[in-house]
Amino acid sequence: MKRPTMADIAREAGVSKGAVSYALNGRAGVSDETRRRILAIADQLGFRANSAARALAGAQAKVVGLALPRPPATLGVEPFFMELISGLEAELSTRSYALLLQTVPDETGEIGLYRRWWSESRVDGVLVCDLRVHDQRVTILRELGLPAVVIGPPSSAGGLASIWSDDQISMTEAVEYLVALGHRRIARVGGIPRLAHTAIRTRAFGEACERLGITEATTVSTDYTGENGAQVTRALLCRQARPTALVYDNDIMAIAGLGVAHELGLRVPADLSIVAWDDSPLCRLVGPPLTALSRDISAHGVQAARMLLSAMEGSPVEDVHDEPAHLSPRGSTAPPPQGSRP
Amino acid sequence: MKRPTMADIAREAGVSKGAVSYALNGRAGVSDETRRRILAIADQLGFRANSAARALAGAQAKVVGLALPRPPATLGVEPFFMELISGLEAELSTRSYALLLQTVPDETGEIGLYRRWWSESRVDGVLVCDLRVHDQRVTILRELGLPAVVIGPPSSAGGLASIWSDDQISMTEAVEYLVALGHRRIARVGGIPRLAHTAIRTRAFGEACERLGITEATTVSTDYTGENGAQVTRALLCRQARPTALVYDNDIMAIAGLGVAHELGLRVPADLSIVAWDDSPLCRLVGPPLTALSRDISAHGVQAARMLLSAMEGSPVEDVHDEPAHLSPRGSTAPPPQGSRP
DNA sequence: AGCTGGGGAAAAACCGCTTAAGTCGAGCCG
DNA sequence: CGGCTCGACTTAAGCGGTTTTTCCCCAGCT
Repeated sequence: MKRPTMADIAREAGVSKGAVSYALNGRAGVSDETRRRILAIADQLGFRANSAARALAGAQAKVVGLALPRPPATLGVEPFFMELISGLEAELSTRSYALLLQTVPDETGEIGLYRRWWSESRVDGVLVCDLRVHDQRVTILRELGLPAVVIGPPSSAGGLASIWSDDQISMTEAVEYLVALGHRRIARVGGIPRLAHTAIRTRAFGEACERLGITEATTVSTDYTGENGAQVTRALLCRQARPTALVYDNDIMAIAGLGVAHELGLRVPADLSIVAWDDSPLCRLVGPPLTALSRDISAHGVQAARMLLSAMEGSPVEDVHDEPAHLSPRGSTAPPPQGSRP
Repeated sequence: MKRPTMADIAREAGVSKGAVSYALNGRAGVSDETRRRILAIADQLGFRANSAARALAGAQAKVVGLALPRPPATLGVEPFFMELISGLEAELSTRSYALLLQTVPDETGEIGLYRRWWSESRVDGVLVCDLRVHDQRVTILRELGLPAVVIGPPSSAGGLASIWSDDQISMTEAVEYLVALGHRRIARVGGIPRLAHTAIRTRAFGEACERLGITEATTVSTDYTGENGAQVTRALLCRQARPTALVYDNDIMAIAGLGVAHELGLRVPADLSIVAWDDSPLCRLVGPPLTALSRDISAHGVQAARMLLSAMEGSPVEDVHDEPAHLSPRGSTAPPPQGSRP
C-alpha cells in the first residue's frame, strides 16, 4: 500500500504542490473554488501529511515530550502520573499532538534526554515534573530555547511557565482539621525530600503545627513507594508515644499505612487517623475510606497541556495557580483515643 | 543555539555529507582513518541526527506507538498499563526508540489512529492490547503492513505476532485452590466481556468449576473499574446463598471488593475468600494482603518490545508464550465458614 | 601502452513538505 | 492606454538526512 503524497493530489487536481500546501493549511493563495477541489481530492485519497516531512520543512513536529523521572518499577503503582497523562492526552489529542514518553533514571539522564530531543527536533515542547529545589533542568531548557511548562511550584521554575496548586494551603487545612479533632501527636510520612513540593509541604506542616502548638510533629522521608510507606508507618507506630494521626504524601503510602495499622491491631479511625494526599479512586475503595486531600489531577494535566501549546505558539504564558487540593473527610479520621488526649 | 548538522561536520572534516553519513552509520565507503576523524568531530560538536530528516529519507522514525483503549478516567487506577509501559520503555529506551502514547475512545478510534500513524509515517510499529474476540484491528494492521505485536492470546491475533500468558492455566489453578480449601459457592467478578482474554478466563472458570463439581459458579461482567467491582460485589454478597469465595479479574476490583466485605461486616478470609488477578504492590499493602494471580507485567512489556523491534527489522517473529500468572496465596483466602460447607 | 577493477570520496538525486520569490492576466486609475 | 496593484498560481529553493551515481586514482594484468 502506497501513501498518497501532496504530489499525487497536485497531479490529480492539476495544480502545483505549493497550491496544495496552501489549500490544506488554510492559507491565502488559492481561490475558494480550487481549495474546495483540493480538499475533496485529499479527503478522497485519505491524504495525511507526512509528519517527518512537515517537521523537516520547519513546521512543527506535533509532538510534546514528557520525561518520567521515576524508576520504572515505582511508576506502576503511582496513580498520579497515569492520571496526569490521561489529562494531557485528552487535550493534546484534540489538537492532534502526540505525547512522547520516556522514563529517565535521574536528573542527569533527563537533561540528556532534553538535549537529545532538542537536537533531534523530536519534540516541540516538554513538560517537566518533579521539580527539585534548585533544578538544573530549567536552566538547560531555557538555554536550549525549548518551550516548556513546569508542573510544580513557580518558586523553583526559574522563569519557565508553571502550573501548580498551593500545597501549603492544603497541608495547613489538613493539620488544622486534625488538630480540631483533638490530635496532638501528628506525624507525616513525606515524599522524596529533594523535590520542591515536598519541601513546601514539609515547611507548611512544620509551621502549621508550631502555630497550633503541636510540639510533637515529625516528618519522615520516603521514596513514595508503598513498601517504604509501610516500613516508616510501622516504625512510627511502634514508638513510645505513638502518633494518633498520620498524614501521608501520597495515597499509595496511606493505603499501605492502613494495612500496617490493621496488622498492628490498631483500629482506624478509633486508634489512629489517616490522611492521604491525592485522592485516586483507591482511597474510596479501601475500608475505611480514606480522608484525603483531593484534587483533579487529570484537569491539571489538561491545563498544563493547554499552557504548553500556547507557549509553543509563542504567546506569553502566565503561571497558572490551580485550585489547591482540598480535604475530603471520610472514614479514616476521627478524634484521637481518650487516653492520648492531654 | 543552533543544532549542528551533517553539513557542519562535513565542512569541518573537509569531506562530503555522504561520507559523514557513511561514517556515522558504520557503513563501508570511508577509510578507517576518515571515519575516526568524522566521529571525533561529530562527538565534539554534540551532533545528533535530526529524527525528522532521517525518517523522511526512508530510514526509521525510531518510534513505536501504543494506543490505550480505555477511557482516560479509568487508566489512572489500573496499574497494568503503567507497568506495561515501564517495561516497554525499559527496553525501547536502550535502543533509543521512543514510545508514542495516545488514548482512544474505542476500536474505531484506534483503527483511525493506526491509519493516521501509518500515513504520517509517525511510527515504525505498534503494540496492540485489549484484543477483542474478532478484532478488526489486526486486519487493518496487516493491510497497512505496519509491524505490530499483539499483547494477548494468539487465537485472536489473526496471524500477527503475539505475546501472551495462558490465562486458562492460571484460572484453573485459582479454582482448584479454592475448591481444595473447601469452597463450593464461587463467583467471579469478570472484566469486559468482549475482550479475548476475558472470554478465555470465563470459559476456563466455567470448565474448571464444572469439572470439580461446582454447580454454583457465576461470572458477572464489569468494566474493570473499582466502583463497578464494588457494586457487583455488593450484589453478589447480598444474595440468598452468598458465595464464599470471589475471584476478581483485576486487583483494583479485588481491593474494592475487600472494602465492600468490610462494609458488610464480613471477615476476610474467615467469611469470604478473595483472589485477585494481577499482583500490583497494592495487593500486598492492604489488610489482609490479597491472594493473587501474579505475573511480571513489566517483564511482559520488555519481551513485547523486543518482539516488536525484531518484527520491525523484518525478522520472522515467533509467538511468545510467557509464563502464566501463578497463584500467590496470602491472607485473603482460607477455608469457607463452617455453616456453608455441605 | 591499454584495459580492468576497485576502494575512497565527491556529487547529486531524492524523501515530502513549506515558503519565498516569480509569473501572469485581470481590473482599476489617472 | 500605460502603469500599477492584486489575486491566483507556479517555480524552485530549502529542511537534513540517505542512497545512488559518478569520478578519480592507482595497482595489477595482458
